[in-house]
Amino acid sequence: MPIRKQKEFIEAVQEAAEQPLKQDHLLSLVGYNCRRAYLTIVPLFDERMAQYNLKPAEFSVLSLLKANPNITQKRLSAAVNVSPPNLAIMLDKLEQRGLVLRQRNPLDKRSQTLILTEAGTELCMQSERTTGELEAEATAMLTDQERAQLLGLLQKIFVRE
Amino acid sequence: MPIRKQKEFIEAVQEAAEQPLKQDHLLSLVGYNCRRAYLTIVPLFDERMAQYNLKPAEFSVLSLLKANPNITQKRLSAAVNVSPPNLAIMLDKLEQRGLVLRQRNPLDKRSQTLILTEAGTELCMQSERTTGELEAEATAMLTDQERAQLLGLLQKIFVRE
DNA sequence: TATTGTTATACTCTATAACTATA
DNA sequence: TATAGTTATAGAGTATAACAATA
Repeated sequence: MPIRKQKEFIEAVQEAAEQPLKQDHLLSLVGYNCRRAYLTIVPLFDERMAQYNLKPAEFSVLSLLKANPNITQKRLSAAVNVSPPNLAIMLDKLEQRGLVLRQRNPLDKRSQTLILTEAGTELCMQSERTTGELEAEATAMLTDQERAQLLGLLQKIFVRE
Repeated sequence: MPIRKQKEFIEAVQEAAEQPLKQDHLLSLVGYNCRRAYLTIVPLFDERMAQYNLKPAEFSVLSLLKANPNITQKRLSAAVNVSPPNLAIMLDKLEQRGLVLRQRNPLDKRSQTLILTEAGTELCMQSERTTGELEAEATAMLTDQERAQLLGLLQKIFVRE
């Protein structure tokens, strides 16, 4: 590299090191911002939910089954965005842990209906309490009104009519 | 199963099949809503950005390098939430494609500074235009004011002071 | 001794194809 | 023939440990 270019390069590197990070375009994208916000909440989720040995997707399944007893795996699969093969494996584990019960659907023996066991219901109630608390902490910088507004705006994006 | 229980079960399954899905608790969680909104935008991103052969993380890197020429891998790694080992591999690919240039930092030869090549800059400009368009479509149900509000609320969650 | 970046590797998550049993 | 669920497997994404070069 010629000396003149070299000098310019050093100055540019120095300049770059001193500048705060610019990310105007990325910060204008809803998708990027959703991901960033999600990624700040997840570690707290993992930390607080470790006591129940529940991952985010597993918690979603339990919460959905508590609110919708006897739904089929098909509907559950669509609701939690977990493909049937992966859901089957997750349900195997939850069933082995005695949290979930699979029953043949008497109205259509191809499908299976799902309910929480008593232990599953209890664990779900505890973990819903914990998620409520952890969420409140993770979004403590928002007023109740802002938080409600945020939920409403996000749901406009993904709730189907 | 006794006949009486069996009859109750069939009724419960029928009832469940007719009910709309209840997901009150999940919909009250910011983290869950962020993820759901993100997951509705990503497929459109993948579809529109396939022409550039850019994944979300790769696009973030290009956009950040365009706005912050000559920053180090260390800072970039922190900014895009990609661990140094994984960033190294991603940069190998981007460098092989002639989009990015790595240079030893003359001020500290442990680190490397990064800039976009001319081709990288051009691809970044095109893809930023595309992301802008795709985002507008994915969030077309929001008014401009709502969209700005949403970005502001999300950033309150993850922007560090 | 600490830091930047790399290599190798493993683990989790997600996606796909082929199979079964029912309809 | 089509559908619900399963099995097996592969791929993408992410995380960790150990190393080389430099400070």
